[in-house]
Amino acid sequence: MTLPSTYADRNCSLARSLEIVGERWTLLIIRDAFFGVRRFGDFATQLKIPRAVLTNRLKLLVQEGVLIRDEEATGGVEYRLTAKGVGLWPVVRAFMNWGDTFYSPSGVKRAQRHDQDGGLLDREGRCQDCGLAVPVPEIRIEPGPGFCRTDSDLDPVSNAINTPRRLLEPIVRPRTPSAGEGELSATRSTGRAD
Amino acid sequence: MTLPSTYADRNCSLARSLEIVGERWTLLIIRDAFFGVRRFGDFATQLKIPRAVLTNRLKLLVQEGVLIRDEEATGGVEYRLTAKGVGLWPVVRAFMNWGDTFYSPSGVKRAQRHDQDGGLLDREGRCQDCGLAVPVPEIRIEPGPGFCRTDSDLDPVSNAINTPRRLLEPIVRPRTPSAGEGELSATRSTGRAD
DNA sequence: CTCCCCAGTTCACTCATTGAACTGACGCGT
DNA sequence: ACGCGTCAGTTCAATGAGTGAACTGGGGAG
Repeated sequence: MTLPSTYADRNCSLARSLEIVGERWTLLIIRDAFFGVRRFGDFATQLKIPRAVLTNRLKLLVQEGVLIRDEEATGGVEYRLTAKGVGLWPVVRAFMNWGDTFYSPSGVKRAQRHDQDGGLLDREGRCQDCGLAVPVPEIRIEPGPGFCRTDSDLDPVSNAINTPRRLLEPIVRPRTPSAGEGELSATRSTGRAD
Repeated sequence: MTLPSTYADRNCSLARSLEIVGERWTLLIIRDAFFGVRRFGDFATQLKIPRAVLTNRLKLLVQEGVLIRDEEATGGVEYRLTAKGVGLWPVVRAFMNWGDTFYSPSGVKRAQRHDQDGGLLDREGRCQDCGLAVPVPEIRIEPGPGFCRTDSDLDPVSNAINTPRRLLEPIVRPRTPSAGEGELSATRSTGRAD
């Protein structure tokens, strides 16, 4: 696909990984999925990514088992991270750590907490209160000291993902305000990370 | 540059990081740098990357302070990771872990050891013998159980980086066969990772 | 002077990305 | 039934980046 086939030897798992998630936009799509974005249109508007590209990326990610595509009873389509996709959290975290360290002098842009006890997570995702390696669905993410609040954010989707929330929890869309969206899959069997 | 400018909000360090190292080839260049590749021509032949692209990537990486470009006394040019570049090791490691987990059923393609005591490193880079978080220059990398030995490897550069070696140690090039390349910069003050 | 190595450039070709408009399925209110 | 809005996904012309091969130009060695 994007990989020039000879994307380095087969003997490098880095190269292999990049073949799947190394294309432009892909990791941002996955980040959004961690933040609870699930709908085609939400990915498109939040990332401002051309819909044709989004279609391609989602197709590849589904094909590789990073996402699953769910046609809901309501007719809606949802893309959700599989266990394999959740396994990418350390990658996302490592990128965030690096960016925070070298491009965010005023502190991390997003802080991570253990939802159960409110403890801050260290760079490796361990809760500084209870000492556990926190599984992804128990991670609560919230704006950190380096976050630049643009008073009225942009679209509702961006606003939603900038609100303190647990990872993987679907964003609440202003549409269908009080429907039965309450606790659908809740803590699904999204497997454990890492 | 490659980033469509509106590469998501400024409030995401993931997006910021991807602006620097998210382009095609870039992370492979950095991986090679960790493995001791330093010369323009070596990057080009090992990665089989068009030289024009390599020029662009190196230029950006130098500009961002991920690499430094050294004109040696001998007239040679060397690209080396800065501390900021070494800080990308957790990113590289996370990608390798993921690729090993999901695309290398027979085990990791490259094993990491603590050079001082030979202990294997866990996924977070901690030595299982001494328990320390091993700084990058002390990490020894070697073919693991998932490594596919293609008997006569390809170019000498690929052969070199598939040989057990410490990270950041410059590869020995068949050129100048028995020069004083032995223990040059050794454990440089390349800072500590993470 | 000549040959070779090496970093980097040039250039024509191809292919992916872009952005905007469009399609078609579905659900809802009247 | 009808029209309307939403949503997933497609189409398409224009742009831009990646590709590969050939070329430039400087330095060292014989």
